[in-house]
Amino acid sequence: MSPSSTLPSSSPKPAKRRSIGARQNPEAEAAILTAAIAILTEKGPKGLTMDAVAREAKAGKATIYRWWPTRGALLLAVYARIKGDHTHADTGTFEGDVAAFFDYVFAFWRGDAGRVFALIIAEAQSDADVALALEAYRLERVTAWRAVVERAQARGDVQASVSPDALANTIIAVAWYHLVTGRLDVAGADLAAPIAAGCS
Amino acid sequence: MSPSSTLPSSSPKPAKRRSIGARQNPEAEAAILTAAIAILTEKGPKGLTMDAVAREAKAGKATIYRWWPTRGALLLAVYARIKGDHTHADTGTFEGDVAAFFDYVFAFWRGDAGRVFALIIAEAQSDADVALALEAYRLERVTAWRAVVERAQARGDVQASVSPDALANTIIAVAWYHLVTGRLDVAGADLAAPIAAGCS
Amino acid sequence: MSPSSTLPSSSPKPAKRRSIGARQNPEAEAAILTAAIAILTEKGPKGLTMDAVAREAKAGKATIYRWWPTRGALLLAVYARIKGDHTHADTGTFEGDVAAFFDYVFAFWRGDAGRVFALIIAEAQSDADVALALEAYRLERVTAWRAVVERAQARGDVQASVSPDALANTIIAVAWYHLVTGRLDVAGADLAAPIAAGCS
Amino acid sequence: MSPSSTLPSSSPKPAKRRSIGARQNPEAEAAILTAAIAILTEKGPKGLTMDAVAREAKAGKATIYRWWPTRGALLLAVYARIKGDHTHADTGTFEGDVAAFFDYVFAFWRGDAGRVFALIIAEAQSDADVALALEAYRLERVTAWRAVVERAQARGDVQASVSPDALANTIIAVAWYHLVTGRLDVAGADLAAPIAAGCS
DNA sequence: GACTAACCGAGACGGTACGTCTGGTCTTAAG
DNA sequence: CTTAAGACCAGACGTACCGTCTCGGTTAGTC
Repeated sequence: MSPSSTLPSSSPKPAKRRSIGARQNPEAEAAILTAAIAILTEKGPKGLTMDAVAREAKAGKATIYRWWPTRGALLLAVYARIKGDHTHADTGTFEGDVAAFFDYVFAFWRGDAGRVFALIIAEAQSDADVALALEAYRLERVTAWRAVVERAQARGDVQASVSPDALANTIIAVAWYHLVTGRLDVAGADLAAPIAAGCS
Repeated sequence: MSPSSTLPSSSPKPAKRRSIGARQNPEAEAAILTAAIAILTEKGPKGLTMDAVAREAKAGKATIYRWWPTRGALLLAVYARIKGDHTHADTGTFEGDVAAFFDYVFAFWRGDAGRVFALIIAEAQSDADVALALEAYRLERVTAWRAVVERAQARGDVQASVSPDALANTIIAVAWYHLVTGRLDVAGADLAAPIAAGCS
Repeated sequence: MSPSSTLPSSSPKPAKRRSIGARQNPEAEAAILTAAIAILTEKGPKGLTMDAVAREAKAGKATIYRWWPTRGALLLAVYARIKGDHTHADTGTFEGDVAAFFDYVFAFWRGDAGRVFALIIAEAQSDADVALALEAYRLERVTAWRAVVERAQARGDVQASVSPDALANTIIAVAWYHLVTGRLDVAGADLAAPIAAGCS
Repeated sequence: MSPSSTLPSSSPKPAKRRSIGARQNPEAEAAILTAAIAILTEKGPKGLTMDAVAREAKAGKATIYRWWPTRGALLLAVYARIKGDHTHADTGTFEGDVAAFFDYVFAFWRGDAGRVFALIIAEAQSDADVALALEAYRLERVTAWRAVVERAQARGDVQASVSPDALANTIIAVAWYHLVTGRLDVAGADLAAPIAAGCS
């Protein structure tokens, strides 16, 4: 998935959307998630209310609450929809891998995705369910990075004494930090250098 | 200020608090900030509403809005009240300094302060004013850390090629990351090691 | 039909009720009307919603709407089910006939039937269809009473100058009035006296 | 108060209505009651929702619920506002008094007042508070009629053996009956005749 | 000493989002 | 064609919070 792509663009037919029987209507789900992104882009985080999403999506509020009982759950669904499956590229050097990651993820976050993910982090501070989901996602990313670190250690690029988990967390920490402080226009190489520098 | 201290304990006299003339009543300010912390502790972030603070503090809502026009401003005031002036200790080694910092700040954050600061970060994602204040605070912390890094570089503890700013930001990033993911029960030494390891 | 009987008691078999082909399933109708009465008894008028009836009767909402398109229609069906065919007894005197009627109808209404009929009157104030049905029922009752009045006039029990319709309506009015004001524990004789007193 | 008058007509200035301090704003009350009548006239009973009243009155829903916690309470307030203080005229004969009453009350009810009072009776069937208020109002009317009956008995117009209360209730019953069945275009004399006929 | 100005607690105001419930319509899968 | 099931849109429900406002009262500083 390209980092720049976010929305598959809304469907051009405003034909009334009805139930399709006693099961979830995928069109309704799509309309709701699409509406959530659209509102986030146009009105900002404060405008992203359940009422506004229902209005924009021409959906009943009950339909939203049926599938995503909280604002946090909706945010998670939106992020799951727009995020792609990132596989860490192998640039040959650990520093290169880290730099490439920062470049990729910052480019991705510069679109709607960053606003969504930042809101998820924010929501996690007051919603235990979102915190749980965020923690699961974080562990998944740590695991992915651990593999990269171990590959670099096997290659001799990173000292064996360094804890792969700690290093992975440091990288993710720097990425999140730039997201929540709104500084995504940084060159990945500049951030990768101090992290990788002494590990060699 | 000790990291563990958070509340000056609520005053035992519910005696009616009136105006003291055409200037701010310090008692009112104290009551409001104290009430905000109390609510945060008892009801959590979701319960921290302006109405609740006014009720708890026995203050008029207008009084709150007069001095802190937004929820974010109130949070910032609360944090300013409970945070102490931390000066980075000189442990002799850079890694030691970093470890000591993590231990200090995590201990501090384990009380109410961590909840407050995490909420400030969260609020900054949707409130530009809070984002601005947070950015100012961040730059202040970066400046403080830059001095420590440069001291370490002068001492030969950190390679001269490393950007002091980048290293300072990395340290802060790791601290915030542990705050927002609710993992403040980590030994500072474990986090300091991979950061400082290769910088030497 | 005995005035005291109201519910045929709910069926003891929760065995799944399915379609019986291309025609109305009488079991479904019975289950729905029975459920409506049960809800009315347990939850009161406010709890008598189409959703609740469907749940209680284990019926699809569409099934209810197919046969009774409005809440009023359902109420009318329920009342039609529980009301018996009352024939005005001939006690020998007009006053006796009126007293017997009050005693009978108040006893009948003291069960669920009264609540149902009172709700029909209430619903008629905002539902034209129910108002129409109620008017038809009222005219039927007036007709029945007119015969009694004329019988009394023939007998010389009631003066010929009295309008049979007006007198019939007065009797019905008093009955409804006691129903909607929740005063069904009155002796019919006490009400009959002033009505019949001067008509002789 | 003339039977035909219902609304003092809405004020011509749509100037924003604000709080007037920590006490009820009479303008807000007036706007809400006026709006309720307007909606009842235009949209009918089904359209009379709390949301619609708030919209029409440009009032917050909380303001409505603060003073009238239920739909029934609002209806009672509306009726209290439009009903006048009727004093039973002394026409010289009891039958004349009764006929005059019917003519007066039916004329009064032919406006908005009838719809409101019919709704109050309807609401009383499912709202105990309204039922209580209606009962209090009914007793007040019975008391007023009792005086008229006793006056007629003193005059020899009505037999002393007739229970004043029972007779009063009969008259009120006939009035309510015509209201809830939508038959207010009847000559009072026609109704008064059979009631008064035999009492003499 | 009178007057102004700004403060204080209190709480009503218009507005709006919350999460739930109900009303009616529709489709499915089974019979 | 009917049935149970239940998703769908729409929107009312009653509650809570927002930020503004007015009130009646207090006190400090100015005239």
